[in-house]
Amino acid sequence: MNFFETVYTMVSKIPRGRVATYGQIARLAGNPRASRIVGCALHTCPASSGIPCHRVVNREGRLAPADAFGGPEVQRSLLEAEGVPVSGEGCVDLKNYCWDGREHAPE
DNA sequence: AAATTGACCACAG
DNA sequence: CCTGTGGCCAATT
Repeated sequence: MNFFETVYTMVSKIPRGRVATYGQIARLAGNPRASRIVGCALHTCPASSGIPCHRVVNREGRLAPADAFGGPEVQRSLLEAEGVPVSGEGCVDLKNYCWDGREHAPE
């Protein structure tokens, strides 16, 4: 299993109405330092794989730059549609909506 | 085919 | 406390 596939699996396992950080995904994937790979994986964004990139935010709980998705507004709409309130700056309440990562119980 | 960059994070000074 | 470097894997040029 390549890191990429693991990242996709983790992101796909994020419960609805919750968000996860790159670092968290990387950590669960087995490489706490490979957070960049998570970003790279989502950048390629193989939507065909059903990857909810909008549920993945950076360490600050902030959404990706405008270069991704085609507009952070889209991401904000998706998050709000999932039940995650987003600030006007595109910030998510990580203290309340950060995915615990224990629901799928990794090894 | 090789080198550099990249939606980032964590540790050290 | 804040700044700087290291590091991971894949994609892009």
